[in-house]
Amino acid sequence: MSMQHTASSGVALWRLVADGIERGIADGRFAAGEKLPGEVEIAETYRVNRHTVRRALAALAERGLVRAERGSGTYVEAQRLAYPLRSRTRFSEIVGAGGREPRGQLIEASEDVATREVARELRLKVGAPLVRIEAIRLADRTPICVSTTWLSAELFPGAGAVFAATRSMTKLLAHYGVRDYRRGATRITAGIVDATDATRLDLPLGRPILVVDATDLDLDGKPLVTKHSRFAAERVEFLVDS
Amino acid sequence: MSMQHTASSGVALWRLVADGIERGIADGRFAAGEKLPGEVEIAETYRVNRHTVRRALAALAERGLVRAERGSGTYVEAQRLAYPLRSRTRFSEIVGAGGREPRGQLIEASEDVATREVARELRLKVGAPLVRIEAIRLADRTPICVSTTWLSAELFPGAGAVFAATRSMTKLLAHYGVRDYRRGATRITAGIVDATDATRLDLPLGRPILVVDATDLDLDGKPLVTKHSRFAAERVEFLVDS
DNA sequence: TGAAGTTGTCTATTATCATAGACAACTTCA
DNA sequence: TGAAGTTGTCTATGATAATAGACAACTTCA
Repeated sequence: MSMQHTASSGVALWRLVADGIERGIADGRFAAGEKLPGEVEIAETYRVNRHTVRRALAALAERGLVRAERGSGTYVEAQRLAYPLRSRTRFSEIVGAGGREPRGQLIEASEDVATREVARELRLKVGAPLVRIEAIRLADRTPICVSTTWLSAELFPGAGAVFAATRSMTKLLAHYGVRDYRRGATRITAGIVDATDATRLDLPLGRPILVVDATDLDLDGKPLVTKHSRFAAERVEFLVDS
Repeated sequence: MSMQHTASSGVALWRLVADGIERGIADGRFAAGEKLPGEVEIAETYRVNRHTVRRALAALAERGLVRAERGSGTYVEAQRLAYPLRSRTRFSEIVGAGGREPRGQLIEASEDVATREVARELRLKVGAPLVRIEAIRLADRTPICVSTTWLSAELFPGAGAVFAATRSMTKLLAHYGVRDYRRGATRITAGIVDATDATRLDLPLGRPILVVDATDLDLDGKPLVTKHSRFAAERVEFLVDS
């Protein structure tokens, strides 16, 4: 008795089960920290063998969405980092508010010159000298996003070294006398992670990312830094007040 | 030497190839009637065995999207029915313009009472008597859509029998003295075909459908009939003038 | 303590997926 | 007519996918 599955649709059964469970997590039917139904019960609801369910759960576990505890059950790990998009969002505060430990890490700091896009954002001339900082931000050792940040090399000389020491953009700006700043226009798109970012974010290839382009302004509205950030979509959710 | 494919994503390789080709047909890279690249060439572009390509093409052929001719090549069958959404669209004219033979077929006509939604559309009271007509429309024996149509039983007594005889909504209305009518507001959404519609549309389960809710008005703007239609998404494309 | 329920692991079987090579049958075109 | 290019069919092999059953290891709770 067998038959792989009814439709032979070219999509593996375990994938359908995994997608179904993930949808359940995403839409809140299974809350974070909560116990999933037992493997046998899931198998019954999907009318599928228990081993098929295990395959699905293994895929979800590998992505960090669930965690199995022998003898007890399988629990929703989810806990997407809620990331409010307001004018004064600070990464460290967001992560800290979730009871997790924020960390920044410098990948590379280098000299660069302004492209047309960056020049427009920072109100500089094309070709103006810049400091480019490639950094990664983590919550509890889980990479959340990688960012490319540009600052004017004239306004912030040696910014790369300062960031390497402070590991914080807020502290970097404070070092140059910027007391406070706010978020300017923010553009959000989505894409697929490239090989470089995949390694940095510890993501398998082909995963979706959220791409955020934003410029921070001082209180007079003068542009300070502009950023191009790539978030692991499965680890964050952006909250926009309406 | 093997390895099924790199990612083991739970999606069969032939499915990816089939989807790729279908996208090519949908976006016009492969025009209707045109010859596809040879199986060997497709296999090379997707870096896949020729047999895998054949599996993909077989799936597309079964859905009527392509047709293989031995010794010659594989040709795009596609020919989605172009369905302009204007205020005076008549199904028969649309199908006829494509050189195909329009046909309507009554599935069931019954008495019904107005739900809140239908009552609002037809400007009747909730619970008002209706005639409900379940019908299917075909082009050259290919089912295009199934529609549920509601008419006021007071304005159109015995409408079910008239539709069964004429198989045309336009002729039905003419029978009651309606010379001309036009399309009112039209709402379009998409969904997945249910079991009943799948049988009627000769579609495999899980296929996408276009769901159209529309109300036809007479020339004074008085509502005549309201329809809930489900189109086989792969067989039509709606054209909206801008 | 013990029973019930849970996840983890093992063996086994069948069907599907993907690859590989070879050749037949057919069409096109010089 | 013949060569080149195309789809169709056959055999073969190994990796996955899905099912089935059994039992171990562990947790929870009465």
